[in-house]
Amino acid sequence: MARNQEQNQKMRDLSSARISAAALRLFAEQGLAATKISDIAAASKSSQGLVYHYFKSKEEIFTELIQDAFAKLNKACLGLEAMDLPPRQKIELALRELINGFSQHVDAARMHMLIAQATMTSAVPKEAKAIINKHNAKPYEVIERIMAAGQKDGTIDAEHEPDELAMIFWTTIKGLAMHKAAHGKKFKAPAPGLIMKMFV
Amino acid sequence: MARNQEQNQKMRDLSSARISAAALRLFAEQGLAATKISDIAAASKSSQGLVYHYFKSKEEIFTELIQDAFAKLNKACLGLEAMDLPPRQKIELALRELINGFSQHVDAARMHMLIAQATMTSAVPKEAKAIINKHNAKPYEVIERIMAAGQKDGTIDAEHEPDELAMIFWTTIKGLAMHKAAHGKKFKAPAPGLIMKMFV
DNA sequence: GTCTATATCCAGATAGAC
DNA sequence: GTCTATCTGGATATAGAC
Repeated sequence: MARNQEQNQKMRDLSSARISAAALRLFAEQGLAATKISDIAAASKSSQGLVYHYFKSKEEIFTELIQDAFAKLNKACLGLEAMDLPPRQKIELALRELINGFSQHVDAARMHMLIAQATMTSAVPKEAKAIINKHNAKPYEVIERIMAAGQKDGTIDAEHEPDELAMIFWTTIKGLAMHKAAHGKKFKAPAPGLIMKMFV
Repeated sequence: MARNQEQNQKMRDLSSARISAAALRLFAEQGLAATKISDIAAASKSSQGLVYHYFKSKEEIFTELIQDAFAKLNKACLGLEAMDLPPRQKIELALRELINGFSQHVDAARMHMLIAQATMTSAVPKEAKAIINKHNAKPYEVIERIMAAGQKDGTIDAEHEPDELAMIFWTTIKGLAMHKAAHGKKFKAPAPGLIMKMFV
């Protein structure tokens, strides 16, 4: 989040929110470049002019969505880390929440897609790139710290380095988010316990 | 592959190959829509006109690359399945080969990216979509069959269904390919044994 | 605040010279 | 076979009415 009050106000506005939501879906499904302003207008049942009334450009919509996505993800990560729970249970909880999250709430999967897209491709506005560079490592670092703590108390496998475990944790999650995006309703969520086997 | 002789001949042509290679890199890095013909021309050190001399359209380049990517992937999968090796060792071999493949040969990671992209997004030419619909399930099915065989001989964990194991196998690989694409040289390949823990 | 109409620009694709 | 110059269409963005 981390936006100022006017912007928050604006976000709360119904039309603006409809446009953002439509844009999120379309960007996740087609990518930034393939999504036309006219698509966003149509999907949000508003005119093209209205889209430009709320946003300066297509890039601005994208950048705001990226900002929101990272804000939510970071908040969830730091919340997880602050919980009063043994490390291993934190990892289990995170896996459950993430997998349930994007199995049940489409927008959750879309956010992961957006982040994945924006991280991978060079074809994103430089403002978005800046946000990515600033925040992308954080989720990895949180999981890495939890993994390290788990190795210390003996509940997480110590054969591999914490950073390797964190990397495989997030790449697996992103791979699943992609699969969900590709298969939609037909997506059958894997048992969190299956993924957990890598870490114990 | 599965292309006729003239096309093969054409592909062998140096200019054409340069263009294809440049396009593969750009499509993988930026996606289809964000890649301009002028980018491809510049990256392949040829003129825009030459690109159109060899290809009818941007979509055609993309579609041919998708076709090649699936052909190579399918061939590798079927080759794996036909090997005279116990199931579990086939899985181990596949993981090693895949991870080494895209750690060492950038183009291998790019192909996975291309397939991932084309599978996820709806913004691809319909000819490419047709190829995807026809071939995308095959790698999953091959791995599923090997997993099932491994469960039968007791070397693969039988707690989860073979299709779930196959799904997590490929989503993990795709997640890693994305990570490689995002981090390039800085990518540190995970130990295949770490992923293998899910399956034993 | 929301729409329609329009200007501008840029990428895809073509024509034709060398 | 390769290039430069050009046409055309469509997407971004703006202007101004309601």
